[in-house]
Amino acid sequence: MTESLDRDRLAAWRTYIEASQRLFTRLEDDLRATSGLSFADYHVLVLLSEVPGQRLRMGELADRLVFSPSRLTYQVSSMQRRGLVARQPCPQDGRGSEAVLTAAGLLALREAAPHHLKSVRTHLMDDLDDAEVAALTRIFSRLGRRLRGADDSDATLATAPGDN
Amino acid sequence: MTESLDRDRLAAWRTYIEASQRLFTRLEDDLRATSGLSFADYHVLVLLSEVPGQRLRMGELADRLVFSPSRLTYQVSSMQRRGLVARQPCPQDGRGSEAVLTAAGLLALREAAPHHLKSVRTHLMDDLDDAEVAALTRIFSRLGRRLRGADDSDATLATAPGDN
DNA sequence: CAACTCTTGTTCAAATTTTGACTAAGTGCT
DNA sequence: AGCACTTAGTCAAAATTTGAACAAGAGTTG
Repeated sequence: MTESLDRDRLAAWRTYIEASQRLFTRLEDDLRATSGLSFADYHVLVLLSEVPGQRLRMGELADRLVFSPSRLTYQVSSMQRRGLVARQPCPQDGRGSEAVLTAAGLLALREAAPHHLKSVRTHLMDDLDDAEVAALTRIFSRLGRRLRGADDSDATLATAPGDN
Repeated sequence: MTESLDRDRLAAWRTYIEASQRLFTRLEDDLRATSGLSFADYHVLVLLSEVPGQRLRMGELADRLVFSPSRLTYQVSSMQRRGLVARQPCPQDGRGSEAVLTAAGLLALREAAPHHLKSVRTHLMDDLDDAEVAALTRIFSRLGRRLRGADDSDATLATAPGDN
């Protein structure tokens, strides 16, 4: 009995990962072709654009992107070279620095977004009915919550989870 | 009205991609740590293990992995160095070659699979109820079908789709 | 304050991975 | 035989990623 459940779940997993992988490469290709941005570039721009002051500490950015420090440094430096972000020393903490969205970065995002979102709709969202959208949201918001927690929890297992 | 739909769909999309990205990096880290295999390695092993003769043409493998030819060559060469696969000339077609699963490759897969699958269960599947598993399967099998089709269609738009 | 320790982010060189142009060889027509 | 297409591999260049080592500041303790 658990057997057949496992079979279904395994099949679900394979289906999900295979299609997702295909989807992501497709979307990244589209994004690169229409805007010259990588997924990571785009993601950084989105994150910065949504936050007050359009700026984030490097560490914060690294956490959200799940990037190692030096990888993040590389990513931001690359975007800085292309004028998409700037780097500023952090006022509160002399060690830190912040990545700040530039006007050019915002423009790049505004230009890229319509194409990218269209691509997302075409390849994925337009095919889903409302119930499926709801299921997707439910499944992955739970998953995201768990994984975000799990990252800290290695160091914070004691710090009572708390239900946000 | 379409507005609110779009909002939900956009949110669903962001939730999905963010959690998926986290999940994939987490699973790949687990996989690397327990077996020394990358996702791509593992995927190749799985694909080969499931096919009669445990062998696939390079092109076929490239299609399934969505890898460029030279990337696939690199991937297979690397696995060959590590003894996970062998390369054999294709009998039917003198140009081609086949990647063949070796005993060591099969062993590596058998050793890696339990850990990996456990990791998949722990991080994802155990949290889903049956309805969610069903939804996941439905959504992503449709998506996979569409994307597999779309890849060909670039070159085959004229060649009447035909319902296989 | 001085001494320590922890954090933050960068640097640098090495390793890994990916790309793309080019080639060799074979296939399948005509 | 001649020709166009396919299949993979090669090779060098570029891009990316890692990890160890480091500089500089924060924060704590006595």
